[in-house]
Amino acid sequence: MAYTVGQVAKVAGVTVRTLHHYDEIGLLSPSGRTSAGYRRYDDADLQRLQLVLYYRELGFPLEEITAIIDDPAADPAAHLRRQHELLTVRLKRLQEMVTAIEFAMEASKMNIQLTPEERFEVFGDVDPEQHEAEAERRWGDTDAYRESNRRASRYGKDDWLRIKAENEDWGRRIVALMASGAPADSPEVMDLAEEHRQLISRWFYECSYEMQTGLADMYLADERFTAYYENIAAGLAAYLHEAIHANAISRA
Amino acid sequence: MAYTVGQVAKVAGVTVRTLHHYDEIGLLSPSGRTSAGYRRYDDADLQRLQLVLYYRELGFPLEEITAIIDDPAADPAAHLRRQHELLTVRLKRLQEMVTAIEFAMEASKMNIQLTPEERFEVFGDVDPEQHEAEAERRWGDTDAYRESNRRASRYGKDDWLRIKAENEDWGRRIVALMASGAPADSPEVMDLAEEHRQLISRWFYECSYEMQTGLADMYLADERFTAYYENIAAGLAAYLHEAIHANAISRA
DNA sequence: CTCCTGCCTGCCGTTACGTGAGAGTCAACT
DNA sequence: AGTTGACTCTCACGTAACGGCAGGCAGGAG
Repeated sequence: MAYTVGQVAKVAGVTVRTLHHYDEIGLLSPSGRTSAGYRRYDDADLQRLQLVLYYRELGFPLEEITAIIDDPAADPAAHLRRQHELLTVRLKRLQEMVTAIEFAMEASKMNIQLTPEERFEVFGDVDPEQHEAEAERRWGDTDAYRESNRRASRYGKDDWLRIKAENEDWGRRIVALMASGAPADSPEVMDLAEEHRQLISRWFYECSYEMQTGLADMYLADERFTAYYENIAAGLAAYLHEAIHANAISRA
Repeated sequence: MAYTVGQVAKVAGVTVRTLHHYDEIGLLSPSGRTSAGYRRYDDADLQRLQLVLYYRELGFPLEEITAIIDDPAADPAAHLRRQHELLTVRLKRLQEMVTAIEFAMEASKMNIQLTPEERFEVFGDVDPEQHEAEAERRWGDTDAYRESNRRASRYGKDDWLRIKAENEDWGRRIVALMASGAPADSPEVMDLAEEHRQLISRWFYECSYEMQTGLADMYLADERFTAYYENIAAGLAAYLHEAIHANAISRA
């Protein structure tokens, strides 16, 4: 069977230009042309294209793909291993960034000031030599920084009042429950943990159970977040932490 | 305080060329120049650069960063939320790819033939209309495909003999244990599960406990892998599955 | 005065294509 | 047969975010 560029493009989910490009660089030249100069692809070409797209999706540069496919002595398994490593690294990096961004969102929600160090935390590869005490102070909290942070919360006034009200209402109820001696894994407290999650989801960002337990851990691990809750009521940070975990487990 | 390009580049971990570029496109122009035309950056410039690098690391294009930073009405929280979504999507995609590549590695290790559909599995966004039954058959297993698959395992002959020997030895021992009635979570069997993991790590790819339990699940979920083990001994797939999980838990 | 290092501006190169421009081709419909 | 509309061809420049080099000043040390 023979196919035109357009047909190949459609079935493979790429553009015609992409096929032209692959022809130009010799990565995938059609096996023939019509008398009018139209490219004709056959099944073997499609096979090769499939391979090309496979490696491309895995993040190999086209030049390398050419080498991999054309060199019969090349070791595909070794490439897979290498690519696996690369992917794993990228995955880890992305995970860190997601965590960092969640941290930033939560902090801005609570109006907690991030240190410049933390704002740089998202960069995994901070050269320690470049970040000596002297250099760090340069990134300190100037007016410009504080202002940009103040802007970080930009709901309408009414929104903020509602958020505050809902939040305080929630706070009163959980403090009351804690004072009454209700265990953190009792249904009522777990309901409030669930409400905590939904409050975040509604006003700030979609918060899964996994993310919420991450936040709960952070409430204990980071003293500034601990202080925020301890300030409301002594022991609340740990209490909420336990309730969130219990709730997440029971809903799983 | 004023800094030269070189100093800024050093402390911020970027190249001088990058700063030139940011100046060119108006993303970050130094607040002044010396009489000789040298760029002079002050603390406010550094603040801005920090912000730029922050957003850059989060994957924003430079043009968008310019807009975000320069527009005082822009909502940083909204940007963070949006970026969080983007990151989450990319993360999920990467995770799928890692899984797919592990699947491919495991398959090539066992000399199991992947269907062309599975090889395309790594592409998350297959348009169903593009992949009708007719189109799918086009990607069928031709000679070229099978040959490329045969090449997928390229150890030296001696290596393969050793791998095979080790593998068969391991197989004999676990079959013997199973036949003796040893429970899958007994120490000896778990030791063999551990050996299974180290065998993979030594010959194929670094295999964590998490990955190994993933493989174990696959041994039950995918009938071709199940068949591979059931072929060795009836019940071995489930037995190994349990042993791997037990071992992973006990080592955690 | 010379040397070395740092800085300047231009400008071409890179990756994997996107996006036309201008012209020829194919199949169908009138 | 003519025309239309969809498809194809080959240039060839544009994109993002810089890398890297050339050729030429600037500034401080010896």
